[in-house]
Amino acid sequence: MDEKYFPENIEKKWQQHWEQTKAFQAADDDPRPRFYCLEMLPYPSGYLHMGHVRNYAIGDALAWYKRLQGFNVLHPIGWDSFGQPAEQAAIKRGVNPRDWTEENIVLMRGQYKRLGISYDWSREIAAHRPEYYKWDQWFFLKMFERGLAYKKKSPVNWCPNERTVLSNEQSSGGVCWRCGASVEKRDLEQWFLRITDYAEQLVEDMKQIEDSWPEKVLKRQRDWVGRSEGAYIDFAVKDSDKKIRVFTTRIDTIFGATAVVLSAEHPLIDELLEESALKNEVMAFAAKVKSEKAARGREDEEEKEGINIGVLAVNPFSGESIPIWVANYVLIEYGTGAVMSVPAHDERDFEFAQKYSLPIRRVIERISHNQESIAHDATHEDQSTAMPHAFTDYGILVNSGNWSGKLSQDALVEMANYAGEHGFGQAAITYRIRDWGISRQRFWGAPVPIIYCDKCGVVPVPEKDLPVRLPDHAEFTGSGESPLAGVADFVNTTCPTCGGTAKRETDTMDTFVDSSWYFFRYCDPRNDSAPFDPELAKRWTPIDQYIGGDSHAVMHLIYTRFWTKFMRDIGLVSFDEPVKKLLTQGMVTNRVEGTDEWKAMSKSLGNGVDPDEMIAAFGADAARLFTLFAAPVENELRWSETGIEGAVRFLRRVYTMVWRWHERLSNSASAPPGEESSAGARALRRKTHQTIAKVTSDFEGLHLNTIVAALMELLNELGDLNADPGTASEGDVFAVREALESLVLMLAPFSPHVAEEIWENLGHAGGLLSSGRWPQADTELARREELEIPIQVNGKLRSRVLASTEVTEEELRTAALNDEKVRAFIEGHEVVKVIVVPQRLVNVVVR
RNA sequence: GCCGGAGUGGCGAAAUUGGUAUACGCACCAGACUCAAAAUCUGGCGAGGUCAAACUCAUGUCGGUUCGAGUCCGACCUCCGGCACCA
Repeated sequence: MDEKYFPENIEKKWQQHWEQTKAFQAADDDPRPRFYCLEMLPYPSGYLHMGHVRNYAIGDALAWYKRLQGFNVLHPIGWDSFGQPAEQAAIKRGVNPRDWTEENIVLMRGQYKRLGISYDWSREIAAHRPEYYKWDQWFFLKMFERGLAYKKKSPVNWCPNERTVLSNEQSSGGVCWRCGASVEKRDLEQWFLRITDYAEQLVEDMKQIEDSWPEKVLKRQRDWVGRSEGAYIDFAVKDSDKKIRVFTTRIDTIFGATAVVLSAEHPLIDELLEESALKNEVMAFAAKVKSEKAARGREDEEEKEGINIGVLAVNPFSGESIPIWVANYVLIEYGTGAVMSVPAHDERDFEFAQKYSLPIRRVIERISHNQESIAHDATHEDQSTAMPHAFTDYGILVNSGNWSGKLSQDALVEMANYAGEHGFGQAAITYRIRDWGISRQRFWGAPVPIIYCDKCGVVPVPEKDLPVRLPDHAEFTGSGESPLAGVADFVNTTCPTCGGTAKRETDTMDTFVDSSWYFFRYCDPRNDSAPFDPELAKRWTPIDQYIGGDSHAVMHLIYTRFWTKFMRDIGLVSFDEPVKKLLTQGMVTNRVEGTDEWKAMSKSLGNGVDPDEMIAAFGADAARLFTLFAAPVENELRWSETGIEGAVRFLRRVYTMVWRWHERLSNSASAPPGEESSAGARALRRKTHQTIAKVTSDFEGLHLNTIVAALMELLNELGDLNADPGTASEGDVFAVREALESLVLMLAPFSPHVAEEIWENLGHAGGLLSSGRWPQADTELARREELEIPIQVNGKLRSRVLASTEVTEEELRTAALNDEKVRAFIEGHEVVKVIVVPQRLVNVVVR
């Protein structure tokens, strides 16, 4: 053991040791209970940033903790290695995306090893290798067989900057998830996966995880799926056999409908206009709305515009004829693309009605305890001038024929049933989520395994022909067309069905396909006859703890839930939810130079911190310790150079403490001595066992910052013992040994290298994992010998008394009342009562 | 606009079921060691008040419940995040 703490030597030594002994390899046949700890799959950009470091430090702390507790821990790593940056490098610098990616993997693997993250490298996977993407294609075929993968032409999100299509999830908020550019709409033929078939389950199954996933992620998913209960209602077109179906969540307001409003893209418009005098105007209007929509990026809501098409519809409840309009505020994507307009009870309809002076008819009144006021309000036939804005609450129905007097809540159910019974509608549930568009006009992705044959049409590649391999070279023009389209050897093929000439699909799959199921592959990473063996998946999954940023709340985390449900439906797994517990860690920020702003580290802001530089300057152990100590894991973490120095200081103090004692410890018995121990030794043992209890319980909630604080307190207590190793009694030595060994075991999840080094120097050979085990708290030893009981007078702290742990309530009461300081406060007052909380405090209430 | 989350020292943050507010660290101040500095060690560190103490005031604001509120209830303010015509 060196006298001084040299992190560089220690870290190299133990990283080699772990590698040579394959310390972190998880065995499939290990009989101990498993724990699957996973951090989100990284993209191999070539360099780690501090956000990664934080992510892996958290995961590794948990993995170590569980290992020391005796679990068989699976902690794997791999590469989300398809995707945009490699392709950009190819376009801009002419490099081969495969070479570029492989080089980056080598660089990053080195960084992980220098950080000392305890991965099972034998299970490493990479999405861009044919052994992996073969199974992306296999899953695609399984979905295609079941009608869950389909192709259609539709307006899709187009990123003008990256020249490719994005899914709805990737263009949430109208901007590209990667580059932030405003997305446009384009009509393209695209492959979709029917995630909408699973919409109900995606909401319903949240019940299984609602206590173990962050509420903000669940909320965003709930909003994204956008389940809404309501009813379809058919409005007959007057003097025609056509019908317009609308969706409403407020069927109780239907007597207030003063128009039916269609989206400009509604398919029925053409038919309705066949004989209309207004045909040209309406068509011109619809075209204008469409072009505005296509051009619209993130801009604010447009002013509502519409046009009356001069055809009437019949309200099936009231029999009333009302005009049909086309307007820009009705979305074709949602519901039926048509709505009933109820200005009195919907803000948007209200605004629209005001602009075009449509009637506003009130049919819901606020429920008042004063029945007369309802009756009074209800007598006002036309209240348009009386309503400053729409009344959107539930209430009581008025001016609604036989339904008047009903409560909204009841009417919603009864009116939908009535519509069903009379054949003009039904109760219905709609969802906001759309199918997942997975086609990408890219080279660097898994090719969609489809062949187009002039004779046979769309033909799936037979399973035996998988993988459809990417060619080695392609021309990267950045034109927006898939580079694969220019590779004749790839495109031209023969039809698997008829053997005739045929062409391959040239789009590749969204990289989120790769990451939707990768953690199952870790269970069986070299399987070449199936994506994974279901038995091995059963052995390891679902993931016990998943850790990553919340930026994937409605991308990766919703896709992977969908994928898992599909895998369940084809018999590969037997559960509904892939992730038992989810932690979304906070961002790592740094001050932007010359400002007071803290922002996520980035190259463009110049506030990035290079993990390798931190390791070189302070050591991986200190860097990791600081990121876990400085803030709760889910909070923003503000980077601080002086903070990391504090972490080094702590590790050095631990090291020095061991240096002081290790010789004496190696010459002393490790059993507790029979002799009476000193007060200092008893205090140290008490602190040791209190710390073990606190650390163990804090680990369960991943309160890592307070664990580090507790370890620091324990070290401070060790310093307070103030015993000389040369002359200390056997009792003191035993207390020191117990404290140090416990401290080291509990430090291992945070700073494993120095923990290993110390463990060895405390006389344990073979490394922490083989001989170590998590320390056990002894509640007897943790108990205080004497209590300091605060005494309050009227709720204000006035004094403290010392008492034994066995003190009775009556004794405490007497001690409080006789306390000198307390007496000064109660003199001249009447003691009304004395509240004694056993073991905690006394409050004397005086008047 | 709607929906979430959060407001505690100079800073990051602690605080079982309501029960000693500010643990731990950073920064800062003083002392020891040193020719000196760094490192290290020791002590101090919410505000006011005092030689020192007593004491008073402090967990965004105002009110409420309670013997007792950072914690529970109500109203409001501010900040951050998400969604944004979803019928």
